[in-house]
Amino acid sequence: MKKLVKLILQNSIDVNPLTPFLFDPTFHKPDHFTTGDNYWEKGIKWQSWNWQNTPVGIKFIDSGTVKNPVVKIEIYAKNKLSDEFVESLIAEIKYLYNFELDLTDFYNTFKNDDFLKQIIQKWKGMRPGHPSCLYEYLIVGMVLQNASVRRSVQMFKVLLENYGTNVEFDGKNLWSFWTVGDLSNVSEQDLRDLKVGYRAKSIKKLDEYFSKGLINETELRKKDRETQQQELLKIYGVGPATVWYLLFDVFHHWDFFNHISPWEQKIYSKLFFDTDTTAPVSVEKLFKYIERFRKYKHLAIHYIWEDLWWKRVNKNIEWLEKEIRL
DNA sequence: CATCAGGGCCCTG
DNA sequence: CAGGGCCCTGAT
Repeated sequence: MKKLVKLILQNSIDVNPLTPFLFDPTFHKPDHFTTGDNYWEKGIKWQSWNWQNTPVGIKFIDSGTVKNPVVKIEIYAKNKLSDEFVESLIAEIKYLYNFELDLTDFYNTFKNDDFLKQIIQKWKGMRPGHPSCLYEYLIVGMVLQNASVRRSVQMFKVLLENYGTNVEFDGKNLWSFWTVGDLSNVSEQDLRDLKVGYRAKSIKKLDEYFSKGLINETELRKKDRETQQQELLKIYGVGPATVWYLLFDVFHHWDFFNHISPWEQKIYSKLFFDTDTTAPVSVEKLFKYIERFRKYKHLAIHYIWEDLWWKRVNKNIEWLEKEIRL
C-alpha cells in the first residue's frame, strides 16, 4: 500500500475566462473515462495534477455566471509554493481548458445549422478541456488502443495506482500522475503483469523517449500541424488514431478531423444518418458530411459528442449502451 | 469448453 | 500497401 500524501490549501486564485463560459461541461466530460484522478459534482471539480514533478490537488469552483464568469482555483500541496510555480500552473490551466478561446465566430457561423443550432444553444460557453500534459495524454491514448472502455479504465487505474501518488485534499482521495522517467526502473514485464498487454512495450519506450528529452511539448505547441503530426508519429506505439486525439485536445486544432474509429463510425452514422448501428454508413460518407463544419470540424464534433454523452448521464440511450460496452 | 473480435500499431513480404 | 500478430476480455 502506497503512502498517502496529505495536501493542504496553499493558494486561492480567481480567474476570469472569456464569456460565455459554462463551467460543468468544460470541466466534466462524461466521455472522458479517466478515473481515480478526479471527482466532479455540479459547480465543483477536484483534479489531481503533477506540476513540475510536484503532486498538487486542484479544486475548481464555479464562482460566477455564464456572462460574467469566475473560476476560483484552489491549489493544495504539501509545502508552500513559489509564485513562479503558481503562475505557470495557472497559465497551463488557462491553456488546457481554453479559458481564452473566443467562440463567437463558431457560434455565428453555425447559428442556423440544422444539426448544430440546438446543441450550441444548449452548451453555449462549453470549451474543450482536460488536465493532461502531452506525456500523460499519450499514456491515455495508448490504453485506449484496441480496447473497450471498461478495459481502458482498468489499465489506466492500475498504472496510476502502481506508479502515481496517492493524494488527499479537501476530503478527496485521488491518484496523481507519475513523472516522466519514473518508469526507468520498471521493466516491460512489470507492465505486462498489470495486464496492459502489448502496450507495455509502447509505454516503456514512451517513458524512455521523454526522459531522453527527444520531444519538447512547449516547443511543439508552437509548431505547425504537419510538424506536430510528424513528431508524434515518430513515437513508438503512436499512430493516426492517437494523434487524432492529441491534435485536438493537446494542440488545439479545431479544424482538423482525419480519423474515425469503428465504434465512432457507428455512432456518427446513427446521429447523422439515423442508420441502425449494425449497418453504419461508410467512413468516406461521414467525412463528407463533417465537411460542412469547415474550419470548426473537430470543435463541432466535440459539441455533438459531448451533447450525446450528457444525454446519457440523464437517461439511458439503448443503442449507445450497446456500442460503448462500459 | 473453444473461438473470435475489438475505440491500433508495428512489422514483414 | 495488405495483412498477420499482438495482450487481454467479454461475447457467442
